[in-house]
Amino acid sequence: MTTLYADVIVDISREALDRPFSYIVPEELRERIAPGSVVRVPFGKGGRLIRGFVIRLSGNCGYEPEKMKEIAEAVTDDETSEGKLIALASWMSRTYGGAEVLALKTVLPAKKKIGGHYVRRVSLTDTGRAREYLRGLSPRYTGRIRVIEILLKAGMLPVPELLEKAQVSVSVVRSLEKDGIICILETEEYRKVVHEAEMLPADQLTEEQEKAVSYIKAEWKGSNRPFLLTGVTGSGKTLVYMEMIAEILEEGRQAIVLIPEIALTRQTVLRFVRRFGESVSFLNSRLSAGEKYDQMKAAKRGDVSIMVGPRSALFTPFPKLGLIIIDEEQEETYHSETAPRYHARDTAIERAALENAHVIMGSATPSMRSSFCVRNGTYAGTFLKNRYGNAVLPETQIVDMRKEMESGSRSIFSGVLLSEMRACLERKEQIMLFLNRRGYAGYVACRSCGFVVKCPHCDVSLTQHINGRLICHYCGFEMPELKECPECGSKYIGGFSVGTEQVEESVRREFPEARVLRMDMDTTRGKEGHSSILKAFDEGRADILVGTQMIVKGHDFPSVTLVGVLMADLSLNESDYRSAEHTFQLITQAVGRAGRGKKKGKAVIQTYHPEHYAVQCASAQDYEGFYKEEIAFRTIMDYPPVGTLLAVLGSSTDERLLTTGMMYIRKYIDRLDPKKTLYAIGPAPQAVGKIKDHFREAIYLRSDDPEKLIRARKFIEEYLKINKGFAKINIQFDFNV
DNA sequence: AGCACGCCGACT
DNA sequence: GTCGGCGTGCTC
Repeated sequence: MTTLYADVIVDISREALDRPFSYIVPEELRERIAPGSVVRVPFGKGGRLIRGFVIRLSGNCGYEPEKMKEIAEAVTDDETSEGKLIALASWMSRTYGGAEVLALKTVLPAKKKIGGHYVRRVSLTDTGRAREYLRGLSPRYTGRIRVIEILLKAGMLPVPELLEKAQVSVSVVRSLEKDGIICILETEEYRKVVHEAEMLPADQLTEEQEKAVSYIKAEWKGSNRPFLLTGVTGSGKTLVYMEMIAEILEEGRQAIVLIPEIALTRQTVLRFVRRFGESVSFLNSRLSAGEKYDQMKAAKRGDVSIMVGPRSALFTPFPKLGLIIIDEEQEETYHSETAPRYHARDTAIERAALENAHVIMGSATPSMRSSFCVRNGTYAGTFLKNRYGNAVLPETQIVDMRKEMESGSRSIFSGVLLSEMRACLERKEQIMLFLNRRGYAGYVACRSCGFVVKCPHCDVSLTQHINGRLICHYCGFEMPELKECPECGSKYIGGFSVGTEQVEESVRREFPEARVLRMDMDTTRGKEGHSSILKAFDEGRADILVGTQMIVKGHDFPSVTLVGVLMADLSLNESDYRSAEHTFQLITQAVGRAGRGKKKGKAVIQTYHPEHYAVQCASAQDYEGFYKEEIAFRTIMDYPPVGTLLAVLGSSTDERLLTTGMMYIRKYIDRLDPKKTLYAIGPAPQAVGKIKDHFREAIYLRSDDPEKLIRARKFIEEYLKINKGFAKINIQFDFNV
């Protein structure tokens, strides 16, 4: 029998040890060791036994065999929360590609680099004994003397600070610890991120919510498929989530609640804290590494049982995970833009399967993928069709902007919207104006020759700001206003299209007495800018809020009764097969912002494509209708979720190298797949062909069999490894998005 | 993290 | 010369 080897990550939090070590798997342990197993291995001189995690098994070793040690034992106690996460990491790298170590770092984030942030403090065990020890100490122990003297004066000090002050290395501290003179305390008081809030009794469920709850419970008794809860905006999905969480907590298990980062506000977390008290914790990008680590550690020790957070909260090491909730499951932030390019939805489903936990996804506008899975029986699902309380869905009106143009109006507001705004202001109610743009301002073009001013480093047009300066929103490049066209010399060069700044300007012109707030990248740059604007609007310190996507996601403003959607169809122009899906979702969400309180709301949708099904269905809040139209299109084109898609994304600062490299990959694919079953397209420039001087190209592969694409990706990865020419090109894979 | 090796100052 | 603290480097 051939020898079996295992790559093991050792459980010591040190940057230098953050890599796999190879061990021999002894004959008698073969049955019990697999990727994800927790083992004990001899490590270092003296072969002291430490904990480790098996990340991979293989038949041949990449290390001198004579230096290799054997795994001592397999651990089968209950401390396997990491073990399961390692297994998850291995699934991620198999499914999404990329280095295994990267997947591991994503899954076990807290282990690394913490040394610096994590505070360990030193103090004297007993000052009297220390003085005595000091007196009896030979004066040659210079380091020890300095340390004790400093500690006598200061009392307690963090280790790094002490080392700095006493000018000694750790070995001095260690020998003093061995002699029992000092002790090192790992400060276990967590930096609490959730402070006490008044706990409130659970809200009464409506009949409809009650039905959803019993439907989910029934599903859990049987096959335990992932569950999709489709509920119109304001139908109270969160209440259903909380009911299911309570159920899980009762069983002594824990729950993770994933929320898009943008919706992760104080109010969201507070809702959970009010119901579940101090067992709730949360993560967000503003927490320091140390704070994040503390939250993870608290979860591991069972001090909290609910973790609310963005994508990364999925990897909370709960001892007995029972439920993962994914709110607004269609959000693109659940898809990681860096390797490993995992999707939190599918990864959550995999983690739940590994840990025997449940998954509930919720959305007002589910992704095509999830709806598709409900229809083919992979997921279970149900609907919430009514708004919570007495709120009714807003009345909507579609305005054809082409007709406005024909009637000679040049305003960015239609006549209908203007009169609605006027009426709303008179009633002293609030208005939201949603501009369907990713960018934030207009581009600048020459009206004579059509020349468009572009960023010299990125393949995007520059946007003009109120002060006239032209700015690139990808890299921050800036240049002064142009007085004439650099191509043809014409003086007729200027800003086209509309940005939030221009909308704000127009509002001020039309309604000088109204108080306007604008929310975009420029006004929210400060740390708290985002939430302070929302807070001001919520407290009624403004009448009108102008903004892009960020104002329609997850914020509840009860006194908004009018929503204006400007350029509703702009996202239809995205060069992406999902443009209709995105447009439908954005308009639906925007419309849903109106009339969340006691008063009825109204939404005005301004568009150049009033007949498009995305606009029509969003206006009617008709998800079913949209799904039918869209799935027909996907089926004809064999796009996801019907077919499977693999994107090979290349980027490099050297354009020619990139082009030839991508051509070689394409040729290799054609050799792999002579019968052309993969429908390769490209290479072609990506939607944004250049960012920060990195050129970007893509090849797309389509197939009805996902396994085929995973195999193809493996072959391409091998090909890239063997050929040195690809060293200067960065290649990443994107699966099914 | 913790063990061993080797440098260099201090003391016999 | 020798002893031993203390810094450094390595761990499959």
